[in-house]
Amino acid sequence: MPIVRVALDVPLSGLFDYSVSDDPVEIGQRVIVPFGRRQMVGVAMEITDATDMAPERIKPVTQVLHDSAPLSAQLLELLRFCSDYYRYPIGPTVLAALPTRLRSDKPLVAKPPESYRLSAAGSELDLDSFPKRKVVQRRILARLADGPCNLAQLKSLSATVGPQLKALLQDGYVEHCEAEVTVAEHQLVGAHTLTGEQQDAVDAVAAAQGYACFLLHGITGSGKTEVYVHLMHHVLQRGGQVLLLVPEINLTPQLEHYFRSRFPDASFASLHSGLSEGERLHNWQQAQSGAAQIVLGTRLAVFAELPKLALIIVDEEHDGSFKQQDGLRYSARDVAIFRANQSKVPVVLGSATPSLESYHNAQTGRYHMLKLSGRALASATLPSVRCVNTNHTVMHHGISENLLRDIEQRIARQEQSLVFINRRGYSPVLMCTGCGWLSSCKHCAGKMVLHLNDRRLRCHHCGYQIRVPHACPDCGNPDLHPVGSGTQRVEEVLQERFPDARILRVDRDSTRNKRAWQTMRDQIHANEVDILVGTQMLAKGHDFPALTLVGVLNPDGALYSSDFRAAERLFAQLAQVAGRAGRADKPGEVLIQTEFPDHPLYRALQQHDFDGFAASQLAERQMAGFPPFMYQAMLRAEGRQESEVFAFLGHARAAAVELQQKVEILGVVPAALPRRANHVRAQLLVQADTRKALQQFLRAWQPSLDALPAQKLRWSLDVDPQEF
DNA sequence: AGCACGCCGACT
DNA sequence: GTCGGCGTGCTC
Repeated sequence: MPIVRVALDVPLSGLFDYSVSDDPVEIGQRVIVPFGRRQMVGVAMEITDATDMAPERIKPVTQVLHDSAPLSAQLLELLRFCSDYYRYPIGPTVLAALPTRLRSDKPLVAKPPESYRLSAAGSELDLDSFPKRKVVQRRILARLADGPCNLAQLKSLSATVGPQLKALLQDGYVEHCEAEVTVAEHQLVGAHTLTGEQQDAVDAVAAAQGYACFLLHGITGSGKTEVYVHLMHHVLQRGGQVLLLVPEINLTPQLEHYFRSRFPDASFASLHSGLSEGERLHNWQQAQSGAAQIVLGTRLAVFAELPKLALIIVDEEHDGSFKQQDGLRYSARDVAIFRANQSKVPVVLGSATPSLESYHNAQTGRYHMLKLSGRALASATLPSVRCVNTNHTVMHHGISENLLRDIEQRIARQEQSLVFINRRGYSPVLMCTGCGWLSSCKHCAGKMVLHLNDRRLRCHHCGYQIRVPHACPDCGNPDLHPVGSGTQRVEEVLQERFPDARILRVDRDSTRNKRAWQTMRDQIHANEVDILVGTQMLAKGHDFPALTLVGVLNPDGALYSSDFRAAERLFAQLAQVAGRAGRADKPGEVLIQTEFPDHPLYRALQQHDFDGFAASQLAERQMAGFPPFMYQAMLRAEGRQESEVFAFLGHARAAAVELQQKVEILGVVPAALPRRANHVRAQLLVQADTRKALQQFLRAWQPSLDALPAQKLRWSLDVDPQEF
């Protein structure tokens, strides 16, 4: 009797064995099986005739589902790899990769036909004799007279196209037809001559035989997108599919629109969290059938089925949103690279400020470095970056007089200014106002973080702690201050100073509904705004032609953050906001308010010298033993009782030490946010100098972790963590 | 995760 | 006397 091993969405490791009766099961098919007292949907992962289970405990499969094509063996292998690498149970891993509709046991509603065409009656119909008042129906008929269309194309004719189409179907003028998978010639619209560097990049990727990883390092305005477009064109001409991954920014529809305009004949499928369940399923199936030639999506799209995959592009590869922060804690960028390798296709990582991991890999030859150092538009110039020393200038509630004067100038010239607030919550580090002493940890490269509740300084990296000193240990000055706190009231201060200026605040709250953000963008483009005040989200995405000044308020906190990646992120972020300023005819200016204008990070930024910055950061990382020279895994725990959380991590640590493997164990230490919503959080870091050593250790460690008593607390293992 | 069983407190 | 609290244990 054959046994099918099924992945189920339960937080238990391993697969579950069921017997199959007369209905044959194929690997990758969805099945309904009894589990405990309920029926669940699972995915058939293996078919064997051996089982470790007592035969009387094995129940039969209730039903094999045939309403969607099975998952390919290749995708299942990818999911298996992720489950193993990220130490997350296989069942939830597999089920999470499916659109929600495929996770429920309800039969799929018959999906709407792909395309519509005129019926015989419709073709013979004389439009002049058709009722004039049925405007939308007339438009549909006119459109279909030129050839078959899918629903998405028809929807552009009118918002009420749905019911009108239904009426035409009922009257027999229109009928369904199979979607045409056109692999015919593809038109690339608006292609202009590439620069030498762009052409070299396109040629290098196009020439790749099988797997190769390319880092496309191009400054803002160097034309990375044009390289993508040409590569996509190359793939489409050969009938392949392209997977384009983008960070989770509310930009996805705009990007899709842009690429659609460049490839009007190609079929697209987008996959991101903004889709309805129906759309999600439809687009997923379009990718699975190979009908979608370009699949554009956020990190979850890395698990889309792509039978004709020929190229993967990861845009803004340094962006933190490629890393999932719960459940299967995967990095979509890293999974994309594994997948490219598995599928034997090239992968392109694009960024103006690459992650140091990717940059290092490109320098050591694991990846191929492709540089775009010139601006594609000859007339465009890089913005000039200046620093204002906040200790040597008059400050008005966090805004320097220099910045206010510059804003005043822009208002007079009817240009726009952006005041950028770095609101990210960095943990406060203690600093001496006299000599600049910082609360560094004497055992490692990190800075010790101020804990006000028990007046102690703690290193979040190794756990070393001391009482808060009453005076500076270096110079004796008693005036010690925390650095890195946020700035409020910016909008009010600006309004007081410029009562007639039109100020717009753009942040998570003010753009909660998506219409609001669109309205704001329209206002900005119509030059109905003088000063923009905003956070992170303004750094990304759109160009504002009238914007010529960017003021950065309080970036210093990141320099002395306890997170060793903070400087890397700050550089990327500031380079990105700087890119918002200035256009061809109006050069942009960036003013950074800082206490440390001579800091190498700001120096590098002023000189637009990413390579220099990266070199110094990498040297520091190597000295301190941080990634990319080390591979890390973080065990986090959270619970009501502090003692329980620390006891759990203490036991986990003891179990780790007992394994006697080639890993370093750091902590137990409080998390960056030591308490949240009445829960205490702490963590334990493990690092090894090879990926393999870390993986080997984790595989041995996991069973001890699962066996530890962990009532009333939640814990998770994060492989290659991004945040501390 | 669900969903059972199971053993102790406050209510019709 | 029951209803229901959530601790413990199991699911192929």
